[in-house]
Amino acid sequence: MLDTAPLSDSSNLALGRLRALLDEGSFDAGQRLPPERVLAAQIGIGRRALRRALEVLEAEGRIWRHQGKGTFLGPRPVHSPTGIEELSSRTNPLEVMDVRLEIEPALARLAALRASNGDTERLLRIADKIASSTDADALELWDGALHRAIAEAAGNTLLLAIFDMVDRVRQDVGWQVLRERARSRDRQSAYVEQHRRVIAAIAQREAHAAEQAMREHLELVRDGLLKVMTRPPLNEQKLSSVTLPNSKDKLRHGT
Amino acid sequence: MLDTAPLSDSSNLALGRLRALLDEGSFDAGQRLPPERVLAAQIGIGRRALRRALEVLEAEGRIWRHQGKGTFLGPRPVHSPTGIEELSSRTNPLEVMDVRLEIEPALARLAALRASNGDTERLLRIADKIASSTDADALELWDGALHRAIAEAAGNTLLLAIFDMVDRVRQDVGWQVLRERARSRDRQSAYVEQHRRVIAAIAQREAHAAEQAMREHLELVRDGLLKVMTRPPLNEQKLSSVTLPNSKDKLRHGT
DNA sequence: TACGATACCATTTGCAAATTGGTTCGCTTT
DNA sequence: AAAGCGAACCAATTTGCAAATGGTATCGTA
Repeated sequence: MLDTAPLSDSSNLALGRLRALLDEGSFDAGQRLPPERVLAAQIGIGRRALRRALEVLEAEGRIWRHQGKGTFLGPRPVHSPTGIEELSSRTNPLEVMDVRLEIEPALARLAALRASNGDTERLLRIADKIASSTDADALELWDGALHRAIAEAAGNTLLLAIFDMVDRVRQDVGWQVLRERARSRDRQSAYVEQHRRVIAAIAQREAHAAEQAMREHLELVRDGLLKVMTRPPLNEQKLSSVTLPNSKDKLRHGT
Repeated sequence: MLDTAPLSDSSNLALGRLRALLDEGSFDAGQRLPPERVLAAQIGIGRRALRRALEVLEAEGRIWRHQGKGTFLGPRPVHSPTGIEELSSRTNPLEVMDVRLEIEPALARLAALRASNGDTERLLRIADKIASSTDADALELWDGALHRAIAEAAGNTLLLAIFDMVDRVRQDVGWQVLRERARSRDRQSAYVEQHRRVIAAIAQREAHAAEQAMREHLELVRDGLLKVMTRPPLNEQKLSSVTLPNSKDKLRHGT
């Protein structure tokens, strides 16, 4: 028990009354208590004293409060993250790459098994676009399009939704710098070749080969990401006047 | 071109005027057109004739309409499903099982690699609960708790979020019947034994064994589901309509 | 029969009001 | 002087309602 500043008299009174109310089960579990103003009047104390008592109960985990909603009994319900923003604030690039390494090889395998001819044609068209792209931005776009086209070709609605969710997290603010740095020029050729292999395997219905090719590709991407993360500074020094667009203004998207 | 019922005179007039408006670029792309009532007055025709013309344009993909929103130019924007309800209306139990077969073995493997001692203790405790459960409902609850505890033990926030998403879809209305039937009594013992194997492998840090055990478990669950789905009546004559599963056409859930 | 006009239904949007916890200020009481 | 009470105000949330808009049905008219 950590005795912090002791409560004043009337607050203690309120605390006792509240504990009595809670213990006697006057209110159902998970139920919302009356508004503070009402409750204070019922007990016969001021709102401030009541609030101090509620703070204690909240710290004890017996109640939880939220502005605009009310005061509720029981532990605060676990917040199942449904928003992308919140999710991406709780994860990190390495976790994302781990997930991609679990999901996307499976997607490639399924695509090899179930892709329609139209799907494969679309993949080949995107591959052409990638090969003929010079701009870094354009390449990034077509790369994303390729991965998603494979996910679509896999023909599983739920898996596609999962892929989109991971992709939104991946594209969320904060990691653009990393992604761009990870795309070092010398790796680009390797990426293109790996893409080619994945698409070829899918087109030829070689499920295992497609899965393996995608896994190798993502492992290379992950390694590139790791190298960048472990050496964040990347000082200019010798590369001062190199074309490097300095990652533009993509930083600071939000406030 | 499929000539359906030819439009009447004034509808054809409206169609011509509308095409002219769209072609001349009076409205920006993606812009909302004036309300039907206004547009009809501007052109000088009735609303019914206008609507017939709009139907044609919508079928051509040049516009799209939505009740309460308006009429918009261009192709209907792709709807990225974000709600569980919508997602579960677009998928089916087989897809969900396929996804679980991709995700959960990976979770078991990661759990074997990264579970804390507290995690394994928790798994064992849940296993006890399962073994000592007789009620079908209680068993269902503890089964879900076990799978989620494994997902938590894997220690990847994003993967856990994905697991929760799949789980919400799985628990969504409409499939309870299937799930309950799939839990035939004779399979229960097999399930318990498989759970035990998964937990043991995780506790002993045998990653590959944990992955394999989880895969075998889910495959058995999937097989049970398949058997139930291909024989929905359950009470009628033995196998009157044994039209082999033909697993491709997935039972239609949406309209 | 085709067309227009009107009315009504269903869905979406927008906004204002009410509710509620969070905070500050002034006054009274001890 | 410190504590408590009441009031007022702020911020977040919910609720209710009206307006806008596409969807549909009905009726009158040429």
